[in-house]
Amino acid sequence: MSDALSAIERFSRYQSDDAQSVESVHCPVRDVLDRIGDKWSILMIMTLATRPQRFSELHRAIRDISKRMLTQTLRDLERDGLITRHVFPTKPPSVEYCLSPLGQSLLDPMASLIDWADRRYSDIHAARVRFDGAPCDVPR
Amino acid sequence: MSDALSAIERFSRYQSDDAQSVESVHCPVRDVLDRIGDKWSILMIMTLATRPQRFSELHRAIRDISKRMLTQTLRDLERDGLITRHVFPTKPPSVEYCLSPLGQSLLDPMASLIDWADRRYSDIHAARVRFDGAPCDVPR
DNA sequence: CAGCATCCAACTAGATACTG
DNA sequence: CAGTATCTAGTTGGATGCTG
Repeated sequence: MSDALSAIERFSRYQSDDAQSVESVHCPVRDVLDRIGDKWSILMIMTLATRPQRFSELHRAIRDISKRMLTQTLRDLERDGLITRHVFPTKPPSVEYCLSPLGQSLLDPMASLIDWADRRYSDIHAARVRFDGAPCDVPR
Repeated sequence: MSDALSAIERFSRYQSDDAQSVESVHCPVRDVLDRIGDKWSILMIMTLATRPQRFSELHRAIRDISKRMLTQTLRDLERDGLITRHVFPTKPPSVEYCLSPLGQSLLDPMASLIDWADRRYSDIHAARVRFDGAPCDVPR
């Protein structure tokens, strides 16, 4: 893995040039964040990381997702090549979703983020309490 | 850094138990994603990673953010302890924003994600073209 | 079983105007 | 300079009902 600063520079490239009017020049990072930043994608990838699963298995695993969002999230992830969809021509139909190699390659970077979240959450929570408790030490 | 699978297990914990009605039990990962998944936070952190900067410097660096969102993003990041805010009592006022140690500790995990995005973007783009081009090879 | 279609409430964020 | 306030368009996602 390359270091943080060079990654920052690559990220900043897409912001520094005049990509204001040209919407076609799209920042990859923005793109990835839009995908994994939504409500269910990461949880879906994480759930599929353990093993391939069928539609209703996923629905049981992520109990508070609606069928609408389950379908849509799966479709978006499939479109981006992160998961594959295989239909078994049984009756009633059965569809299995599976993490693709591309999707698996996302597991490591995501794990490092999850790891950070887990370890630093108490710090964040403490900061919030501090901030909410003393909102006006310095005039704003 | 711990491996991906154990991170997945920790993440899944928060989903598997009956946290449906109890909204107070909050998943740290969800929390972090809500912060860095929004439109400007990562870009803000990345911009501040190079050096501390003032309000209008940030506005110039991120040219297509509105003042409203600039203020709000900075406030949210400050609340979570990721950045610090220092007011210089000059006239007119001058305010400097700076990445905190906690915020700096986020740079590495974020860099690994950015790195992934940068390297795999061509794969994702190709997958999209394939998906959009051949939407109905298999009946859906 | 594995979806799709429709409607709608809530939230996000841009535009604009004003302030100490 | 560094914000705040208000209004509004656009987006997200939940609820519900229907289908091969």
